[in-house]
Amino acid sequence: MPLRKSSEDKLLDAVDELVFTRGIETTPVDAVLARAGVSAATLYRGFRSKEALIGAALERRHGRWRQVWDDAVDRAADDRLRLLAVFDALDDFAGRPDGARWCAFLGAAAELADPPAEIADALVRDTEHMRRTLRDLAARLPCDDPDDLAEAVLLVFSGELAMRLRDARPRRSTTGRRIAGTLVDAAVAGH
Amino acid sequence: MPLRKSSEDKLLDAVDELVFTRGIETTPVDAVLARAGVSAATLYRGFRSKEALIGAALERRHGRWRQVWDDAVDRAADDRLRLLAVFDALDDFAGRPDGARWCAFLGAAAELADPPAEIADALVRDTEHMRRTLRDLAARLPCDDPDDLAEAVLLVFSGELAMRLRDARPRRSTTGRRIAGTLVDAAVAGH
DNA sequence: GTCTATACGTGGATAGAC
DNA sequence: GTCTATCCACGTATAGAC
Repeated sequence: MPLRKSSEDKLLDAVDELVFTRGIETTPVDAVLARAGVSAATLYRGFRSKEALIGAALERRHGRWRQVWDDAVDRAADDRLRLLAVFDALDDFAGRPDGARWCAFLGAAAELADPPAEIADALVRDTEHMRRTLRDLAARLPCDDPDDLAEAVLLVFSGELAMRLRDARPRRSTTGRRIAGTLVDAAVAGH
Repeated sequence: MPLRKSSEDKLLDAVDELVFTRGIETTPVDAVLARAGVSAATLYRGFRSKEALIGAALERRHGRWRQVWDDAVDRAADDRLRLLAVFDALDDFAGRPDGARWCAFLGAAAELADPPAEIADALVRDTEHMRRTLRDLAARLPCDDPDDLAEAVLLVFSGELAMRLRDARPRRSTTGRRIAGTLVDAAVAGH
C-alpha cells in the first residue's frame, strides 16, 4: 500500500469520479488529466488510448464490485437473504466516493453502440459474472427453476439501476429489493 | 397526409433511426443529414441546434409511444391485463422501424448528466406520464397500495429495457411481463 | 428554402525538452 | 517519467450564392 499513488492509479481514480458519472463521450481527456493532476503525455505513456484507460478503469471497478458483493453475501443470514444481498451490495457500492450515477457498465453499453474491444470485454465480463453468481445463489433455494429466478433478479437489479436515471435524487434499493423478495417467495412457495 | 415529406420530418425520421440506436454523442450531425438527404443549412433553418432537433424528435416519439401504449391497453381483456399491457406495447413499439436499441429517453438520460432544457423536458414528461398512467391502471385493481404496485411495474419495465443493453440480440418482454404478473397477483392476493 | 463552402472551436494524441 | 507545446482530425454551426 504505497503512500504516494502512481500516475496510473490517479488516472483510474479520475475516470471513476468523472467519466462514470458524467459520461464517456461528454468527458474530455483534459478533464480527466486535470482531476488526476497529470499531463497528457503521462496518460498515453501508461495507456494506448482514452478507451484503453476506460477499459482498465472498468476492470478495476468490476473487481471492487465483486468484493463489495461478496462481503454482502457473507453477511447474509440465510440462502434467501444471500440471493437478495445483491441489493445491499448496490447500496454499499453507491455510497462510496467512486459510486457512480447509475452503473458504469450499463452506462458504457448505453453510450457506445459497438464499443471498442477493451470496453466490450469488460461489459461482457460484468454481465456474465452477475448471471453466474445469481444462478449459484438461486440454486441453493428450493424452487423449480433457479436459472429463471436468477434471471428475474438480474432484471429487477438492472431496473433498480435504470430508475436512477428517471429521478435525479439519490435512491436506496428498497423497491427493487422488495420486488425481488416477492419473486423469491413466490418461486419457493410454488415449488 | 402529404406525399412528400418536409425536410423537418425527414430530419426527425433520421434522428429516430440513427441517434436513438447509435447514441446522441456518437452520431454526428453529418450522419443525420446524409440519412435525411438534406444539408446542414436546412437543419439549422428549422431547428436552433442539434439538441433542439433531438428534443423535437423525443417529443414526437413520446406521442407515438403513448399511442401504441393506449392501443395495447384498449386491446386488453381485463384490468389485470390492462396494467400489464405496457409490455405488449413495448414489443409493438420495438418492432417498428424506428424502434430503438433500448429506450431513447433513458438513453438520453444516460448519456447526458445534465441535459439541455429541450431534452430534459422531454425526459421528465416521459417518466411523469409513465408513472401517472401506471397509477391510474393500478388503481382499478383491488390491492392495498396501487401507487406502490405502479412503481414496481415501472421498475420492472425499466429493467426490461436495461436488459437490452446486456445482451445484444433482439428480445421480447416475456421475462418482465411474467415478473410483473407475479407482482400483481401477489398484491391482489394480499389484499 | 436549399445547396456549397467554410469558419471556428474542441478533442485526442504526439514530439521533443528536461 | 513527466512536462510544454503543438499537430491534426472532426464536429457544430454559419455565410453567401442560387
